Amino acid sequence: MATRKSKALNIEYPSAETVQIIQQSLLSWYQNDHRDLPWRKNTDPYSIWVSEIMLQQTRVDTVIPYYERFMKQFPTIFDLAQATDEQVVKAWEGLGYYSRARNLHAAAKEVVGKYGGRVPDDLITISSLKGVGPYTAGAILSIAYNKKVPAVDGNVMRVFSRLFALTDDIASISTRKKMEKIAEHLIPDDAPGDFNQALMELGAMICTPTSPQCLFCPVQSVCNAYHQGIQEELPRKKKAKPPQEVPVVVAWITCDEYCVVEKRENHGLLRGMWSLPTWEEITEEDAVESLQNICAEKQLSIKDIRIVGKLEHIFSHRHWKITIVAIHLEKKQDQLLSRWKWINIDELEQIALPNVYRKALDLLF
DNA sequence: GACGCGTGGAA
DNA sequence: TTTCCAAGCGT
Repeated sequence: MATRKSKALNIEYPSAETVQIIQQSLLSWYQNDHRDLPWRKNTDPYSIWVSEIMLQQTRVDTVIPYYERFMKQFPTIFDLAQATDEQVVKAWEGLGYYSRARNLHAAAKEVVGKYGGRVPDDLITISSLKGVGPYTAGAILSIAYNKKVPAVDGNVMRVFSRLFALTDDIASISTRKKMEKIAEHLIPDDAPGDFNQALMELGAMICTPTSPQCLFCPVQSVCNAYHQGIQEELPRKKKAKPPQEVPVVVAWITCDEYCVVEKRENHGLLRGMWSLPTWEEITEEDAVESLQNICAEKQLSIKDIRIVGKLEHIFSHRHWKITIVAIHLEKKQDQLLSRWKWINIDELEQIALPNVYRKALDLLF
C-alpha cells in the first residue's frame, strides 16, 4: 500500500452543542464590546487589506495613526497603484517590515492591472498576491466578503489552545493547519467576518498572553483550560533565539550643509532602504581607524573625525551595538561609492529612513 | 521546518 | 534589565 506523507492532525471537534454556545456567546460579546477601530468603519476590501498588512506582527495602537495617514494619502487602490515606491515606503516609515509596503504596492498594481481594481474574492487568486498569506487571505475574504474562510493568527491560536486545551506548539505550521480545520468547523454560515474578528478580539482583550481575564470571558463555561486551571500554561510555544549581537559603525559624513546617505542592498536587513553609511562587524575600538582607511581608499580628505555617540538597536534577529562616527570632509567630492549620495541635511526628513537611523540622528541633534 | 525580516510596549 | 512579543509572510 502506498503511504502518503501527510501527517494526521488528530483533531477532536467540539460537539454541535458546544459549537453553538461558542458561536452565540462570542458573537453576542463581540457585537456589544468590540473596540471602535478605524478599519472597522466599513468593509471595503482595499481598506481591510491595508489594515491587515499593517497589523502583521504589529500592535493595534502602533498601527492606528499609520493607517489613518495611509488611507488619507491613498484613499483607493487606484491611488496606491499610481503612487511611486518612494511615496509608499515613506508612508510606511517607522512601521518596520518594509517588504510589507513594497509587496502591498506591487499587489495593488497587479489588482488594478489584471482585475480592474477589484480585490479578488476567491482564496486561490487572493492568495497569489504578494504579501497575502493564509491569515491575510482569510481575514480579507471573511471580513470584506463574508466568506467562510478561517483567519488564524496568533490570537486565534492562543484562544483555541486554551478553549480546547491543546498542547501543540503554536510555532509549528502543522498546528496552524490544525487550528484552521477547527476554525472551519466553528465559523457560522451567517457571520464569518464578525466571528473571525470576535476570536481575535477575544484574544486581544480577554484571552491575553499573560493574566487572561477568564472571569469576564464569554466562553468561560466551555473553556477546557479554565476548567483545568491551566490557562496560564497555554499556549505552548518553542522559544525563539535571542538576537545576535553585532558591532556596527554608522558614519555621519558631512561637508557644509550636506551629508552622505546610503542606499542599502536589495537583500537582507532593511533591503532597499535609505540609511547612513553602515558597516557591520567593525568594533568600536577599530571604528575610527577603519573609517580613516576607508576614506583614504576613496581619496576623501578628512578635516575632522570623531566618535560622537553610541546606540543599541534590536531588530527581530540582530542586535546592533552601534558606534556613530562623525566625519567632516574638506571637499564635497562627487566620486563616492555607487550607493552613496550627497543630500542637503534639510532633505533628510523627506526620505524614508528606518527608525534605527532616526534614532542615530536624534543623538546628533 | 527554519530562518530572515522592524519596532516599541509591557511585565 | 531582560524577555517576549503583536491581527505573518517569503524563501
